[in-house]
Amino acid sequence: MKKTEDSLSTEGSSALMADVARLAGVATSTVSRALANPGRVNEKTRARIAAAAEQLGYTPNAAARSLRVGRSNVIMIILPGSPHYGASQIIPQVLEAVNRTVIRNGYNLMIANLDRDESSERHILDLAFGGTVRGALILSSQLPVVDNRSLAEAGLPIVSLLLDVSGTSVPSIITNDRLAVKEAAMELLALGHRRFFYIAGPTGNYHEVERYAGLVEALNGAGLSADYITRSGGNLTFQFGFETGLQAAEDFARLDEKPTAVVAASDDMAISFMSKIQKMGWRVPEDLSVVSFDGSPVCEYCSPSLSTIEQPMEALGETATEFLIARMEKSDEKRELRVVIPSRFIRRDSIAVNSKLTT
Amino acid sequence: MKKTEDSLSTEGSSALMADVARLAGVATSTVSRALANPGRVNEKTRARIAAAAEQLGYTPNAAARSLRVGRSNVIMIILPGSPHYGASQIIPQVLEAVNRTVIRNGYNLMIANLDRDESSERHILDLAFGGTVRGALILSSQLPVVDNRSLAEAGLPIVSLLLDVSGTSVPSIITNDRLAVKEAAMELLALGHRRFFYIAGPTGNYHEVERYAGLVEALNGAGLSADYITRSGGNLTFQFGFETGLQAAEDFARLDEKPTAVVAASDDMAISFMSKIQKMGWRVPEDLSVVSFDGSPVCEYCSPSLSTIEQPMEALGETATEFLIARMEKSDEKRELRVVIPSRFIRRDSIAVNSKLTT
DNA sequence: TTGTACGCGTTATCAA
DNA sequence: TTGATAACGCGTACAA
Repeated sequence: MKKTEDSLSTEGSSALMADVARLAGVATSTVSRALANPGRVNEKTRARIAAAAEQLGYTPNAAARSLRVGRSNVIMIILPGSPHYGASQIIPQVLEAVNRTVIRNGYNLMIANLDRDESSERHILDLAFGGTVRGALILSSQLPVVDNRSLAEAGLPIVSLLLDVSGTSVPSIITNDRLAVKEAAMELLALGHRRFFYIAGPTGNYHEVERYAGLVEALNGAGLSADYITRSGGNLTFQFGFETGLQAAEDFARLDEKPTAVVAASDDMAISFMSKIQKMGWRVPEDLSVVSFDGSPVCEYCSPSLSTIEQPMEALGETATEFLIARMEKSDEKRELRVVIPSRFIRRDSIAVNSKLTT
Repeated sequence: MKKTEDSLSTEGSSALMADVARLAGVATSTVSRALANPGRVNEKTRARIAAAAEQLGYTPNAAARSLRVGRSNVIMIILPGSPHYGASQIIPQVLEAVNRTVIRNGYNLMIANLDRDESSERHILDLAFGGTVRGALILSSQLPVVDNRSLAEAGLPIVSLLLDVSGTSVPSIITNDRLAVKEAAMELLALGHRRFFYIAGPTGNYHEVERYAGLVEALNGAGLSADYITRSGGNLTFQFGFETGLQAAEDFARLDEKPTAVVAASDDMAISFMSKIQKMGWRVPEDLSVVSFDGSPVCEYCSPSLSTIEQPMEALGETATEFLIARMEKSDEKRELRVVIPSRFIRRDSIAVNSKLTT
């Protein structure tokens, strides 16, 4: 068998299915079949076609295929406005897990950013209604709506992460912020702490509300009212956790009656708070126990090592993606609308018994 | 003007250009023109078409457009195998800047992961040769090659970030790891330090090699040979920076002659090293000055605050993306093949004069 | 300024 | 098992 001299093996972006068909001496429809349903074609022909495709470095044109079959193989992940780059790497961790799962299932991942402006919402809706994407994951945000288009009505499967919107029939994969904080606070209560200092995330934020509620529930469970909690922060987004922590330290220093336990809504806040409060002369955990939220790896290497609530971001991303793909592929799939993946409290050196217990 | 009762305003994914044309009473080609070149159509017609499109919630089908015009509007970013989630958030920061710039220019961003296995390389090549993407950014990695296909020959513009491959005609947007470390080391030398302890990244890694070279250059400049450097680490990837730092602390403790200055190839290493070495009884910076690389925000809140070299990730991502888009849109654009964006040394409390100077 | 007609590359239907 | 053919939705010559 002679090889044609004009081998296109390393040519730019050409090599169409027609080229493969010609080289293999078959019709394009046969090539298409050989590549998609290898079983429904004569083995010998299949091999010849495969060889031809290989030789030409043939790669199917994705746009043509999408147009023909009426759906893309792209999944979109909608990320909240300002990802924050403190110690807590929620977004990158989720993204990594999502991407891995998406690829493993033969899809591609596209990123969309949901800022608060209309143009970004419009962009997301274009992606959905224009058929660019076949499914969407949305992280800790409400579904965008602009003009007379709403993502919910785009006719594609959607799965929410971290934010519970199962009430609007959108499957939600979430963690139990509230319960996790409650359990951590109960440990502090068991260590004899009564007065708490709470460093808040942005007021009204879903996670902020839940975490604070967990603290209140724990106190209530111990017969204490929310009056035992002194709040700080709340005026800055999670993005500025470090700043919030610094301000909180100053707030703390001004208090007449000092709490003995601190619960922070994010690791960033706790890290900068702890750093500053120690410079101001307080000792952790002797004077003050500190607990925070996120489970950043760096917490283990703080001084003292910081107790935190680890969020199962990998499991969350993977579960949500598999959930979405299941919905995309068999929409009749009956699956629950709400999956809770538990967070885990990691106890480290930043907490100890309340030394002022007898005061 | 009457509205048709059968308004499709909130229908799933339908609403074709033909629908808009019908509603506006024009041909599809006119609709196409009105949407793309609003100038080349009668204003009155344009308004009627716009209204019709609005009413129907029309969104152009991306696959059809891509197929027709022969190119997509998707840019791919190829990320290195195992992103590491320590304190140094190189990848998410670059990603954020890239995504912002991509969207601002009317493109979409797709994520590709370059693990070391063949399947992920094949996947990337499919994206390129299948016309799914129109340009590629590649982060700190070599261009993938599988079978008789190479990304370099896919016929699409490519820009490399962090890794200098300008030698193979791929435009590279990089930082000056070597110079930055050299300058930091020169500060340490000026403070009287002579013996250095270097905590290495993965042996052979581009950044590792460059950073170490910077240290050596600084010493040479001061008339000292590399013998003044004791190396540790090198056996783990950057991903395991925290572990590397812990091991380094143990290595340090075993040394007969203690260096007075530590240079770490990443913040993670320095953070865990500093944490451990202090627990072992050494004081920073009184006994030991520490400097590291990456510029993680958390460094400011370490005890003591950690001197580090801040990498201009936002500028890097933005520059690279703009560079790529310029190449995509006007391939004749003459631009340099190599852009260096300087890193910045941030001096904090972790360094001080060498107290053993007279020893 | 607007309409007609064709083709982008693939897959699916149908007939051979 | 294979081949001819149509169609996916859009953009763009070209003609009107």
